[in-house]
Order: sequence, then C-alpha cells, then structure tokens
Amino acid sequence: MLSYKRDTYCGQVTENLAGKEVHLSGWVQRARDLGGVVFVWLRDREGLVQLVFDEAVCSHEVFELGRTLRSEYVVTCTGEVRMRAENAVNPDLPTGKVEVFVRECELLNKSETPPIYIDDKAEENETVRLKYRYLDLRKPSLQRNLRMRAKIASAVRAYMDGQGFAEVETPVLTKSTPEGARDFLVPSRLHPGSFYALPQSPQIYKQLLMLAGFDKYYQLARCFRDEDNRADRQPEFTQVDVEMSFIDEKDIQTVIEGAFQRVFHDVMGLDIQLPLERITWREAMENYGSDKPDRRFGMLLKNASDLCEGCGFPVFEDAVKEGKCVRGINAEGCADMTRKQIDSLVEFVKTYRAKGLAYVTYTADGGVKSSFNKFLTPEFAEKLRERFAAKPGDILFFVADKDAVAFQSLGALRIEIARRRGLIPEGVYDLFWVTEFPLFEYSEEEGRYVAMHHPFTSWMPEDEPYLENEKDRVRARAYDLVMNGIEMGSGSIRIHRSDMQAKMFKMIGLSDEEAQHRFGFLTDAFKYGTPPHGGFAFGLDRLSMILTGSDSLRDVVAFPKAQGANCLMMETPADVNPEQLEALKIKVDLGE
RNA sequence: GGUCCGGUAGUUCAGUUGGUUAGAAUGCCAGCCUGUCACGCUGGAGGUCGAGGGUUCGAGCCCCUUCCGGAUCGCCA
Repeated sequence: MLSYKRDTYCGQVTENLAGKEVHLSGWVQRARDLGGVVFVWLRDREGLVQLVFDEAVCSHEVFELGRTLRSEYVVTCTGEVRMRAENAVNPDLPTGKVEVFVRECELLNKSETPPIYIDDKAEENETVRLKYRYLDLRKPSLQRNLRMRAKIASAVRAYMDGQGFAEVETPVLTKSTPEGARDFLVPSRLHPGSFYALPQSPQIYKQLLMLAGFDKYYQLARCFRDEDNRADRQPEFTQVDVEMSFIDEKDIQTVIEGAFQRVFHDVMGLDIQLPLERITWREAMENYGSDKPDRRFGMLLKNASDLCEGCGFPVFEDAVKEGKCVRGINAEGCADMTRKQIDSLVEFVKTYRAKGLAYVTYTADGGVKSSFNKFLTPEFAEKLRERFAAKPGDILFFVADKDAVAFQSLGALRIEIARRRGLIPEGVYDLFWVTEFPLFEYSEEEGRYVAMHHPFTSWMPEDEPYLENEKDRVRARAYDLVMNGIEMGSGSIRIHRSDMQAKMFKMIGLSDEEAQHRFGFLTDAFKYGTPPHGGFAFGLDRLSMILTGSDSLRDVVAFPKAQGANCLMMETPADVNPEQLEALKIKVDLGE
C-alpha cells in the first residue's frame, strides 16, 4: 500500500527536482496510451505534470494499471523526475521540461465519465456548470479566483487589525426593515406567526456598536437581498463592513483607501497612489451620466440645451421649452457606423426610457449628415461641432429628455459604444470617490421622497435650510467608492442624535408610530449618549470580480445561485415536509 | 413584472422551403500502436430534438401553452 500523502504538488515539479524521487497525488487530466508506453497528465491545485508509465522503469502490474487510467481518476504515485529530451519539451506546460517516470502507482478512486471537461478552454452551458459545480471548481481559473479571493480577505483583515479595528460578528437572524431591498424571511417556531429577517447589511448593529463604545469595528459580513439577480448581483454576498466613531468623512475614507491600497499591494503587486481622487455626484452625472462612472475612456456627456432654442429642430426646441434637456456625446472616429449599427443603438437607449436618439455625423470630406437633416441648419451644426469639439469622422449622439433619462441613457450608451469599439483598456484600475450624493430621491412609484442611501444618513449642515421645501437640493454626507464603472461600496456619516433621526423619519413619510415600531429600539438607544460616527461597506465579491478579471460574480463565489436565486446543484429552494410546516404553523396556499 | 437570446447525442453545435433511417466534432467503449502532449489509426455504442397541446398526409422546423438557463429594464435604502 502506498501512502496517499504527497510530498510535492504536480504543478511544482520543475527542473530543480530532476533526478529526485517525488510522491504525487491528484486527478487524471488525460491519459494517452501509445501501446508500449503510457503518458498521463496528473492534476492537482497547482497544475499539471506528465507521468510516464514505462515497463523499463515500473513493474508489469503498475504498467497495466497505467493503461486503465481515465479522466478524473484519483491516483497517488511515486516516481523519478527526469528532464525531457530537448525535442520532447512541452512549452505550453509550466512543468513541460520534465516528466515523472512512475515506479509505484495506486488507484485511490475511479470516476464516472465527467459531464464537463476540466479545462478553462471548455465552454459548457451555465446549466451544466452550475449543476456540477464541484467539477467546475476543479478548473484552474476557478481555483485561482477563489484563492485570490481568500488572499484579498486576508489582506483586508490584516490591514484592519493593524489599524486597531476589532472584528465583531452580528446576528444573521434579525429584524425586517422597511425601506430598501426585500428581506428574506425566516419563520419562528417559538413565536408562531412572527418572522426573523436575514440582514441586508449589519447597518443598525454597527451603529449600536458605536454607541456601545467599540469605536473601530469591522466585519466580513454575509448579507442577503431578495431581489432579482444580475451578473454582478447575488442574493447572498459578503461585505467588508466598517464603522468608526469621532470621525468625519475624510477619516473613514482614509481607512478604506488604505485597505484598498493594501489589497492591491498584497494581491496584485500594484502600488496605488493616495489620496484617491474625489468627484462630486453632480460632476459624475453631468460628465458620465452615472453615479458610478467608468472613466477608463472618454466620450464625456455635454449639455447642449443652451444651443437649442430656435435651433430649427422641433424635438430639441420643444424639449428645452418643456424644461427638459438636450445632452449628447461625441463618439470620436465612429462616423463609419452603419445604419444598422446606429439603429441598434437607438433600440439600446430605448430600453433606458429614452424616446429616441438623434445623431450628427461630421464626414471626412467636411460635410455633415444627421438623423434630422431637413431641420439641421449650418449654424446649428457649427455650434454643435464647437461644443463637442467634433472632428471629421466623429459622430454625435443626442438624447432630449428629462435629466434623469438623458443621464441614464447616454451614460449607458457611452459604455455600450466603448464596448463595441473595444475602447476599454485592460489592466487599468480606476479607483476614486464620488461624494455629495443627494439625501433624497423621489420615488414615482410611492409618490414620496425616499432616502437615497439609507435613512440613517446625515445631511450636509449648509443644506439644512432646504430640508422642508427643496428636498432635491439637500446633499447627504454620503460617498461611494467606484472602480472601473462598478460601485465598490458606499458609506456615510450617520445621524447620531435622536431628534435628527426623528426628523429624518418624518421627512421620508414614516409616521411616529411606524418609526417607533420599526426603529424604536434605535431611537431609544440614541438617547443614551451616541457618539458622532460613520462608516462604509464594500463588496468583497465585486472587488474579487474586478481583480480576477471576471465578468460575473459566479466566477468568484464557490457555490453561486442561478439567476432565479436557486441552486442548480442542491436544487434549493426546496419544499419541506408537512411536519416542519406544522411546527411553524405555516400553511402554504399557492392559489392556482 | 417586462424585453431579448438560447434549450437537438455525455459535451459543444449544425440541421435548407415542413418530406427517406436527425448529422458533425469531441467525449465514451473495444482493438492496434514505445515519445505522445487536443497522440494517431480501425471499428462500435450513444437521441423523450426541454415538456404538453395544436395545424398537417407528414413537425426538430409552423402555431399556442408551459418549464429551464443566460443577458437586460424595472427593482436592488
């Protein structure tokens, strides 16, 4: 019997081990039986190495065993590392200069023929990959991603610990909160008819920890939101949650920046310069049409509203008359777009509620073409050319609508064009702050103002006079950290006085009774000497996604959910037996 | 809740205007092969065309319903 305890990883068998005996354990990647000699790629977490079964070196029994090996069989073996002949080197394999001549070998386990091939080049359907996630995870890219994620978490912890923060765990069984995302509910057996909620974030707990005097708190917290998923949204995810007392925006931002700097250094070997750049929310919207701008390429938005009065094009004139805006971007050098390509961009902006997309092309021969040719006067064309610094070969795109629609549709359009034209550089990490977010946001659906961040966010003192009657003007002491067009996290200076908190609840239309019912414990707690405090939270998953170069959270989460928030491997969610429901006093009525 | 794309062999896909026994590659199985590395050669097995219904002499293909996966809008304080 051979021990299965390895002394070397397959991926680490290199020239300097030549002549040495190694003991390897792993999975068969592929076997090639040439008759008199058998080659087997053996794989473990570090990579592949080629085994050679040759009767000149091993016994007949071991050779015959070698011939029976199939993909994903689990094998342990000992053998001698030998340099390959010069013409037998495999340059595609990191261990390609050597191979291991097997002396002893033991089959530890067989495998069914796997439904997916363990290779990053394989492109199976997402369904198969998620169903056999444990096999998918054997792929080198996922092995690398998850280990990189672990390294990121480790760097964050090392940094936060070093800064005097204490990691404190907060409950997962907590209370449903109105406002914000839909909660996952957990029924209570001991209190039938009552429910816990899984936390959307440890927000209230961390504020209570400040009140309790912990001063510097952090946690790698699992959070849950029962909303529709996206490539960058999973129903459960991990946040690095941070809170501090007796600090202002600058203090908390400095800590968070430091954590990112540490992560980039430890994980990527990159040094990022601090302090990070700060732009205001207003600037972000005006220039990029987004509160999480992707600044890795240009094509900035510009306002053309002031040029449109009497310009001759009714759509633009009317928009400005109605108090809307006309904004546009200059897609430099994109005048070669076909009619079909432009039409697809028109359809694209319509998904963002824009009613249309006008364009003006400045052709190489100095001419001008546009979607509203018969209304386009030479004067207006010239004004636009100036405003957008258009050169021959450029094409301008315009949306005439309410600010919100123009921002959103053009913001998405510039990213779409950049993607199609390959304008987004690889390997660039553009990390910066967006500050001075609005405190309120009008919800058409609910017909009232809601807190844009959350109702525990304080406002900028100089905007206090607008609280009652000009809510749109009130800026919050809130800030987001953005990287490459993705929101990494957000934070704020919190309200720490119960009278201010009560005012906030009132502003968003929460009645005293409801506020008392939902947050009574918090307003009560605030009466006992709450220090000024603030914090931040950033997504560990999203950070891992960017640093591993992945385009989906599924590539940095070990066991992700599918788009329907279900797990294809375990088949969750699942029904439960009637006894369980009875114990909870729950009756299920699916209607029809 | 809406829109779009997809579902055919273990896997990745093709399948023309509705027309014979649904194909290819790869994987799998067997045999041969001593330097392969996506080994090669020969042979073989492998299909509820997601499911249900309809139109038709005839449906993988057309229509309806439905399930599943993905992208996305809404939503995500």
